[in-house]
Amino acid sequence: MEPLSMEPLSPDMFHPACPSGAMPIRIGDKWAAMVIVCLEQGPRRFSELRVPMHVATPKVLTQTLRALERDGMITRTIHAEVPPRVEYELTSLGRSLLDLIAAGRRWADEHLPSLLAARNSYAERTGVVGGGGSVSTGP
Amino acid sequence: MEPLSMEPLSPDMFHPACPSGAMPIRIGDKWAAMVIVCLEQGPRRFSELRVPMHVATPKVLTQTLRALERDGMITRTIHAEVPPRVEYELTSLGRSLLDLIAAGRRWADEHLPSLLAARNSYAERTGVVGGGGSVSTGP
DNA sequence: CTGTATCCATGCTGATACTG
DNA sequence: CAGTATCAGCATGGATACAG
Repeated sequence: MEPLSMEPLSPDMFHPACPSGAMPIRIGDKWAAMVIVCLEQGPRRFSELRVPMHVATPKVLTQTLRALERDGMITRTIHAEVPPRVEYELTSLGRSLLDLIAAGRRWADEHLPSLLAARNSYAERTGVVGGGGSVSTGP
Repeated sequence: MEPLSMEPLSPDMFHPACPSGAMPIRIGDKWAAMVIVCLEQGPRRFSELRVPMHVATPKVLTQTLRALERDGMITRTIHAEVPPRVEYELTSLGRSLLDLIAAGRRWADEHLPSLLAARNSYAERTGVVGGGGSVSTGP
């Protein structure tokens, strides 16, 4: 099912402003969607995931992984070796979210500029820079 | 574009556990998706929206409406009458989220039971009832 | 009717440091 | 390598009461 060779994850796979508290669409908690996307091509190790998600601390990454595991989205496999190796992999339930994530990305590509324009316009009318409400700028 | 007559919104339009901090999919802030669904058939007044969303305080409802207005999802129209009347209506940008919301609902119908099963199984294995991670029960 | 004001509880998130 | 522990900060969300 996977490509012949699995590419390493790029450090700049995600835009620095992703997630920026911006996108009106959220899958799971703040980092869950990014993890799911990272696992799309096949199983990954903790340290592999840290590369594209270097803006998240290990604690936060662990929390995200545990929540996803608890909800049946990913599996966690410990290989009893030295050095220790742990692999995370999407379940079919986890894969079922990929379509939704793709739909969210498509919405953002198409409509996020309109949203940002509305926000700027509103800020001018009210003179307020406005905190983060429900949506904002995305990658 | 609207039906010939617009039905009043039902007080039990939403399941009491909606949103229960459960659903893995969130549109905007906690209440935004519910407001958007309420406005699907046409403009509604503040007090109309309070009926199905009686679990949210007026402050929270106002916050949600303001955020949606700021982001260009809805318009707010004040009718200078006595008694005062204010109507909220979806913009085309707001309507663009309806498809996404529908997709989220379909996902929940199809996969939420699996998620809850996984969560129960995990709770048994670990003996922990586990707080709200990223997902949970939905309407 | 349509909101505002104030105060408070919670929880997510993060920085920093340490361990099997 | 793969986490865990501890502490702290800020935003969100909510109860209650009041106002234009």
